[in-house]
Amino acid sequence: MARVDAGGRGRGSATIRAPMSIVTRFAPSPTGLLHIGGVRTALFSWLQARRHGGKFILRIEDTDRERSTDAAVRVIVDGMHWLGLDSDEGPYYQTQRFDRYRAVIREMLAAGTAYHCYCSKEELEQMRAEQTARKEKPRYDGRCRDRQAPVAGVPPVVRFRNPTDGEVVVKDLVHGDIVFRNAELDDLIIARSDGTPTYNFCVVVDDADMGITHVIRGDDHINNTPRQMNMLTALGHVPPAYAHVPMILGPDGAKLSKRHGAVSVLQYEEEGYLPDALLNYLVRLGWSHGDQEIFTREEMIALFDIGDVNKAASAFNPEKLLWLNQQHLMRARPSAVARYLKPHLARLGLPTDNEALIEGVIVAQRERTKTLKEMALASRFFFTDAVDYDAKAVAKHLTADARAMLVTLRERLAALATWDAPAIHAAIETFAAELALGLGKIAQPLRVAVSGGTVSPPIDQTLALLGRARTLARLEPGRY
RNA sequence: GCUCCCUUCGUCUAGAGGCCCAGGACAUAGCCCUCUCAAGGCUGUAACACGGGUUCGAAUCCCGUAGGGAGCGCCA
Repeated sequence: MARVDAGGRGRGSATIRAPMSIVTRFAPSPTGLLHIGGVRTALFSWLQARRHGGKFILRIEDTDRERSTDAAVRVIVDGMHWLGLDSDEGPYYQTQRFDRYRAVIREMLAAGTAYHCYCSKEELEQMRAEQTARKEKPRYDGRCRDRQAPVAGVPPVVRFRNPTDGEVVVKDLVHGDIVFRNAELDDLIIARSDGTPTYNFCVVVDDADMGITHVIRGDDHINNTPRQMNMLTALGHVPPAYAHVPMILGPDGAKLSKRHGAVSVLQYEEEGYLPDALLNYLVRLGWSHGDQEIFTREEMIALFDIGDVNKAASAFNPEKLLWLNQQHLMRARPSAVARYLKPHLARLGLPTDNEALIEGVIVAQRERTKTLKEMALASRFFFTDAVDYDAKAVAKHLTADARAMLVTLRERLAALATWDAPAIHAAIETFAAELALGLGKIAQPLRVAVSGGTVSPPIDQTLALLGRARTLARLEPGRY
């Protein structure tokens, strides 16, 4: 396991920053909706910054104007906000920095670290085809490297002049040293023939300008890293520290896709997950702290270190997420949960103004529901008198005998001196003893009459929360 | 094809040579608790990819093999 210390220092050429302080960034491209894979990368970057009192920057990499969408940008911004992954700077948009990229390209052209290439796409395609036929790695052969004169009428692309000898060592915080021979690297295009800069180049300029000290990204970028480091070096910068984190697989072990996992992160809000639970689940994918499974946000910040992240990809396990969500539901302060439950109540058309009732419901329901959506659904009868009576439950539990029994029980409840769970419990127990019935014979009919179904929190707690007036109203004969 | 990365229970992981005939968690099976559903408790099934080394001793170090993955774009 790599234990390299954070030595990278970005010497921003546009802005000057405190050299020893950590700066990380999350740089998604808005070509698809932000999903949990991206969120975990964001989380790791955010944690690394927060842990070390550094800065976290959000940067939208939208240089692919064809495929970038506003909807995707919105999901990134809204998703990060929902999750509480606040950034200290940004969001920056690469499309707003084109002038800067062009300026750097001009510098490189002048310095000779970049050059014009007039090869046509067809020509390049043919070159690659020949190389593939020879079982070689397809790569640009550098035929325009030393070209002196432009080709009339052909708008050139700009290529980076990659060193041909020696090697590049990526001191990766999670993988350890990774060595690449420069001979394996070809001259990549940094500006298209229409003048727009390409991804690998923009990243380099931005990371340098923004003073990024730790680049934390998916390990699908490992192969881009040596060239980015070469460009950074060519521009006179010291490359930052890199940490390539493994990807997240679907539950079936295959690449994350729609249907499982690769849905918008906002989908998890809709399904009733707590931000902290999702973050807790995600942080444990590739990272651990002994046997601890449950982490508060504060604990994650205090304990996380990018150097402790695993190298192997991990599969997304929805069941464990569900379990963790409930664990957080049970541990969080009810007032904190209330904030997130309200939207779900509202979606069901239920009132959200009774804070005391909402918090009571949370306490009563949290150990029997795994999501907020489920909790809201199971708690409808607390908020509305329009109770849905389950026909099967009514038929089974509200028999003639039971109905008669409830009439008497209603009187007992009406006569109670105090209306709280212990008093209600005592009354029901006494009543059951008198009738020589098991508690279940009383509780189930009562539960169906009051909630409409066979499942609810303990009956005494349920009635206490519902209140005397509503309880008695629901026990009115003919009501159910 | 070439380059690079990865490999402990079904899944997430602990494990930095003896504490490991491998621990925890989810899931799963059984039991307990019990007014429903849960939550909780206890118990069980279940893994070091394979082969060689090194060593008194290897899940841990080295070398191979196999299997997965990524990249090789005027995509990011």
